[in-house]
Amino acid sequence: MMLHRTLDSIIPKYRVVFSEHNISEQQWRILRVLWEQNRSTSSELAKKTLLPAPSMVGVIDRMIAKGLLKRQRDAKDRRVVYVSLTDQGEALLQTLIPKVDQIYHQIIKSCDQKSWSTMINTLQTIIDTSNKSSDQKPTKNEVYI
Amino acid sequence: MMLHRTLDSIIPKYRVVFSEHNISEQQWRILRVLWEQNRSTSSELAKKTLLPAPSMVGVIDRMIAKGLLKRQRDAKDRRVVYVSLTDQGEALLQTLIPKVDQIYHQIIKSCDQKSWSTMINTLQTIIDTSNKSSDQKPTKNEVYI
DNA sequence: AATTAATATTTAACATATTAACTATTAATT
DNA sequence: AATTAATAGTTAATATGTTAAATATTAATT
Repeated sequence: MMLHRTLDSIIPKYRVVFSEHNISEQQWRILRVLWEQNRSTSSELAKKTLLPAPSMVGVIDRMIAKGLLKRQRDAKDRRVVYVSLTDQGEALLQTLIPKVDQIYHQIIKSCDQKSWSTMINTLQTIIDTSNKSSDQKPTKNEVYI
Repeated sequence: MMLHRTLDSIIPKYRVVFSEHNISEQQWRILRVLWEQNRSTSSELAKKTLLPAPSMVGVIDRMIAKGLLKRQRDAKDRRVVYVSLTDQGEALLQTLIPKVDQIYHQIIKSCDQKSWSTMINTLQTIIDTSNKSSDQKPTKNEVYI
């Protein structure tokens, strides 16, 4: 519950920025992944953003409708659909990055460095332990808000 | 994102227990609050569970339909509606408490005590700092999963 | 007393989460 | 080659989240 409470206290900070640009937290996470790799697939985005694959469909649909993303089916393996940024999506991303970064640093500086890194390590320990004990969980990758 | 990842790794453990008894995480949080105070109002439950008040309506509706809760309008202030456990809800709660407790202790013991308490303190610092800087946030109370 | 403001809850509209099932395509088996 | 299994993506049904607005009731003002 502490984790929920912490998210509950910091997410609104981000949401202010997002809502100024009419996107959701989920949409931001997709932009964030596409910042680092130019294109991705639906299932990979689901893993890296921690969002469920079925939700991915609608979220991407709405981002395409807004002109932020585009879909392209792979020529070789016709099951695969690539998702990538449009110019407009790229522009929005570049606008958002410094604002999001600023909030992140604002949060970091409220704690001392040693406590912060201890917290990160402990969280990682919990993640590793949990994902080890119950095998059915896919190893989902890291992405920051 | 670390917070999301941590929740993503531990919540499934709880969800297994909840789904065995056909309730959701949200429904558990309401049971948990009513363990300690016998009755509550919709808005108080929203605060203590960190769930949005509009969601409360549907969640409570479904729990009433399952016979876990009951609603009673206050005689003096007819705007207020009290929510409390039925006998069946009380029985379910008592069944769940030890199981949930066990998962909690299982997580705790994966970390050493000092790291754990540092983490809790750091999270609390972030919460306090965030809620101080932006005044429009209601002070939501604590409840564990 | 009538009007306005505040409070507690609910409704509405849309976005997302959860779980299961389905389609299309490709890989593996027999 | 035909069948089966696996993979990628999507659809469907229901539950919940988010935001704004509506309703009912009570408190405060004029």
